[in-house]
Amino acid sequence: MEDVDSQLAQFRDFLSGEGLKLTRQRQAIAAAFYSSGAHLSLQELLDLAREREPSIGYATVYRTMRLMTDGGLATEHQFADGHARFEPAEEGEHHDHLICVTCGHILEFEDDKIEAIQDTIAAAHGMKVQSHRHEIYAECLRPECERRTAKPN
Amino acid sequence: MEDVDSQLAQFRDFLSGEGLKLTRQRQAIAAAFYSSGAHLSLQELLDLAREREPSIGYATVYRTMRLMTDGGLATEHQFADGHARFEPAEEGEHHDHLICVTCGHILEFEDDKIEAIQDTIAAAHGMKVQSHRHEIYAECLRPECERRTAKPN
DNA sequence: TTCCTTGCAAAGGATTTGCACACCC
DNA sequence: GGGTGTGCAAATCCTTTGCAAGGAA
Repeated sequence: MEDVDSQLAQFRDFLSGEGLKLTRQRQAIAAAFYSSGAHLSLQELLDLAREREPSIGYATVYRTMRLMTDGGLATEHQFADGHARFEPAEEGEHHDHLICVTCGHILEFEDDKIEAIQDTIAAAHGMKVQSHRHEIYAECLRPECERRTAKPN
Repeated sequence: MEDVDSQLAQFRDFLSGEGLKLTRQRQAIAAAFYSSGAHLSLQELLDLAREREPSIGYATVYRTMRLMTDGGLATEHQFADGHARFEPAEEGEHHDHLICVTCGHILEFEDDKIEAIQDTIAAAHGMKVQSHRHEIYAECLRPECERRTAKPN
């Protein structure tokens, strides 16, 4: 886990390495993306980025996140809520997600045994694992969770 | 695994039990659904159903599959291709999916060890598993697969 | 006859893209 | 200055719904 500043520096290096420009919009979006530890949707990123650059449009967030995803700086996930969510990609790191069905909070987990079993299952069918998606939807039993339940809708 | 006729009979029983009508359209859709062993999308179900009842509309397939899903006769999945796919639901049965990235063919798998580990992971976070989604995307190494690759697009 | 069903077409909701203008480098 | 980047609006893509006409029971 790196600090936000070095992540932003990485983003700038990525842009200049690709001959792309560092605009106010891209800075605002990247700052929002790296500052929040959460798995944000495009709309949430837009809302956060607008706190710094009010005129930013949805399409710019969309294109910036695509840029980062293609460039390997971000990873995109489609959870059960049906829209894309992004998280910073970390070199050589892999994890899956544990999602609270009550408050929507997303935790990460990693389990070597599961990974190994997946390889075995695929091999049994003459296949080689390329990627996978594994999400556990669970109910949080702790009281803190219930409090977070208070949603607008 | 039951034969198609008894599955269709189950569907008819379900309809009459709910006070719903058995229309030509519903018969055609259910027949298409149960006859194909695959995980079909709404469009694919529509195409198949139209072979029997050419005038069927997309909305009817949508509503029929919703009916079956709500009634517990079908299960809906959202795989990486982004649209809903359906499979017959079997009593008390659970499985996950192994998907070939080359031809898109979907196999089913089930692993008690993985299920158990999931419970452990959730418990470690004070959570109780409610459901999960686990898809393995793999490359088929057998030549038969490549042949199936010849897609229209 | 009664109400459930259907097909069409339009509404949603999220994601993508075209285009003229704005702005980094 | 030149070519990239942006914002808006419109186009997609799939899903969902409203409504008048059709059809099972």
